[in-house]
Amino acid sequence: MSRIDEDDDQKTKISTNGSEFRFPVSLSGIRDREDDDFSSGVAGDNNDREVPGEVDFFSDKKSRVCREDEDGFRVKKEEQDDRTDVNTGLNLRTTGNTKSDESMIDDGESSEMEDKRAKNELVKLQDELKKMTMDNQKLRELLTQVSNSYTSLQMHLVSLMQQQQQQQNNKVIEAAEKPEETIVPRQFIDLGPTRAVGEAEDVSNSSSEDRTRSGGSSAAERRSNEVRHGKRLGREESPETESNKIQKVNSTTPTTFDQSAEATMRKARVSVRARSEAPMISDGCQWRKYGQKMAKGNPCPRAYYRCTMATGCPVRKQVQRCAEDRSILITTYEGNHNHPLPPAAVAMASTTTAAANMLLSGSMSSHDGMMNPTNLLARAVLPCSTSMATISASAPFPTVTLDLTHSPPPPNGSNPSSSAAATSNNNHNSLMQRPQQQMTNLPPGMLPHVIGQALYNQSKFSGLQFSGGSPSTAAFSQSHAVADTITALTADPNFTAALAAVISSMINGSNHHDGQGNNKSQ
DNA sequence: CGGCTTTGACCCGCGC
DNA sequence: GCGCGGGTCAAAGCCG
Repeated sequence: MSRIDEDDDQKTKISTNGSEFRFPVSLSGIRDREDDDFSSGVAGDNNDREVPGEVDFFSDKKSRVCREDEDGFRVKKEEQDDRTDVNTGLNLRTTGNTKSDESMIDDGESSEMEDKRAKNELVKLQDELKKMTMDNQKLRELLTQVSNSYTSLQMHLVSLMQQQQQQQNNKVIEAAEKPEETIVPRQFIDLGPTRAVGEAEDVSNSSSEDRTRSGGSSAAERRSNEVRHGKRLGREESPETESNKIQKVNSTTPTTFDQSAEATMRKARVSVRARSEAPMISDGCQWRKYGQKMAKGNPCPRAYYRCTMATGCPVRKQVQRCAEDRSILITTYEGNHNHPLPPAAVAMASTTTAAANMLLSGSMSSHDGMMNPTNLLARAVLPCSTSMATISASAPFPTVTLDLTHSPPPPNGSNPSSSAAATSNNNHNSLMQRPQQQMTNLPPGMLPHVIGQALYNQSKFSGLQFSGGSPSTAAFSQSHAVADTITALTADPNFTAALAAVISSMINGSNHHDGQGNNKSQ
């Protein structure tokens, strides 16, 4: 006869004749016990401990009995003085408690009876363990099925929402009829044309009308690289500036897709349009102005800022007012922060990073359109109706514009963004000089959830799709890298909150001046 | 005094 | 080759 006991350090000990040994207990305690002594029938088969000839009961008065719930997991410890096993209901009487009883029974008969009793109990316990194990497996299978069904339902929902939004967008575009809009609206999901794997490194040149450039780096980038490694080297930049990193990546043959994807990430730009009377929107970061230029076609000067929260941070931003609506502030971010961000800055940083991921993943190749994370993301964004992301994947920099200039539309209200879209395009052309696609009228309250959920779902989906595949193909590696990036983004609990915070701050509070983030610019 | 802004100059790519 | 425009630099000045 043996008795299961458990102490506080998660060791299960089986005591016989006062001696005890321990083995670790995992979460699936049933299996452990099956694998160990319970499967052997008598808890005394291990070689490293004494095998008693006679099973004796315990001398200690109190013992803790392991109890398991229906799923087979241990749920409670309890102390019992009467040594009653809660599972079997058998009394595990000990010498300490039942001396008077023992004195009435002959030692030999007592031993035989106890032996039989112990064997019976062991059989019962084994049966219960088997049942519990089977139940556990069934529950796990059920859980897997439920999870799969949930995922597929979500995917289906996203797809349906995308179809709905496509219809709405078509109506909006037709109703807008802006003659000054020379840009042909493109569906977000069309931004990621299927391309050969070898072309993927030049993701910024996905548009056929791009200007001719050498290699995978833009002209400005090449210039920047030349500047830093040539005549202007060592002036102010740290050795590991953004451009240097880019050049390092570009100078070497991109054997892995992570490298090119990372380089492209730094090339990506995220432009945020927000109504603000303040000279700069408060994004929580510290910026130092390093230049100002009069941009062509815009009477308002363009200011150049560099992130100063950490030395060598490659993030830069341009701030310019919209030429046609000077209450709109256009902030263009470039690069990723290489330092921790304060909570106030996480919102914008997460948003811009997510937008950059949207763009970059969309401009990357994929062997399957539906597998393209951007497509999925777009299918999530578009559906919800309205506004917000303008994407431009053409040269010199792929750019996503987050248009936060519109008030939250009424649930069934008219589209307030048609005029703003034209403004956006014109201004953006003056700023970026590239075509883009406008997506409008996304209810702010809906965006964080939809994007975050879609990103997360898609990243999981892509992960499942590619994680088991051969890493030798660049497409798979790329897709996996994108999925990982998006996973990292969306796994961040700040992600959805970030979008919500940005939207609310842009729409409601963009007029409050540089209160946070020590933005002293201008 | 350190950090920031201002601003003219410089560099570069691109188009003509 | 030249001019234009975008982007950056850095000296000078300002500010707390």
